[in-house]
Amino acid sequence: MPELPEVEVVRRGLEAHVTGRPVARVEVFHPRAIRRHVPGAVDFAARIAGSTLVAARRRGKYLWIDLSTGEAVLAHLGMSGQMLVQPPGAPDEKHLRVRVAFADDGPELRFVDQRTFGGLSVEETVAVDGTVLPVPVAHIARDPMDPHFSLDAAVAALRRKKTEVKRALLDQTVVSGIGNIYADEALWRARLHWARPTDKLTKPKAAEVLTEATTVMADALRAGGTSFDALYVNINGQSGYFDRSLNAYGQEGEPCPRCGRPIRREPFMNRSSFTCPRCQPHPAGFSR
DNA sequence: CAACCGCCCTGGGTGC
DNA sequence: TGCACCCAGGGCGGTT
Repeated sequence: MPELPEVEVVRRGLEAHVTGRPVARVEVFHPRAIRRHVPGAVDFAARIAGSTLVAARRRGKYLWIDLSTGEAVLAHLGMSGQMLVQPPGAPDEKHLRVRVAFADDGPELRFVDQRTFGGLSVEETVAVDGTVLPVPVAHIARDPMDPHFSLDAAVAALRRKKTEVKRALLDQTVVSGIGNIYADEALWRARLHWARPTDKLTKPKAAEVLTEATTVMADALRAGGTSFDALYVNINGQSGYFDRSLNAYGQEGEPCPRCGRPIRREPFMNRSSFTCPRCQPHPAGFSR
């Protein structure tokens, strides 16, 4: 389940292994993988072939590669997307969706995605607030790893919302990069229940939960950032952090690391939220 | 306009 | 053993 830290690991791998290289050929094996590229597979391939990959960039969970043409290959990994760097001739993966072969005959870039929630597209770019972004990313807020990220701006955006705090944390126009896992971890660290109304959070409390989200993602990046080698750019949906250090997410019935009460699981937007019943009590009037 | 809901998709896991 | 069902997840389009 790639969230910001996992996507950043992939970005670093792409930066190291495919930037600066001239593309010879692009093959699309599944139309759904490029469904966001409206002109279709032939156009998708033609826009990339012959160009050189210039840089690998990221905002939140979006990842893109700048092309020498001025356009960008935009990628979202969804929940099962992988970017692999494989030698030409290596057996095709079962869920191989797109292959990018290079004119230098070096390793190929492969987009592999079992569940096809992810996908690729070629996009024009636009400058927003001094940063050049693919058009579909233009409306996404800066993420906490962004050098220009403003905590004050994120606090204000969060408190402007009239909704539950977890919904706001997952809203990529408030702050980007936070998914279900890191939202639950940040809320646990800040001792906030997910249903607390954003417009009643004090500024310090809003800043605390956002700061905790930043910290937990930085910890995860440190733990996961060492897990790829030269031929395996992807993190396989897992990081060392994911296995080891979660305090709340997925820990139903396990003792809260702070107080020992069993972590509870509650339905949230057709999925789950994990909280400590003592550290993260229900807000007044909560019923569900 | 902002909030919110349902849907997209697949395979691993579970219960009968 | 096999089958039906549940569940995971982010983003987007449609509705309220």
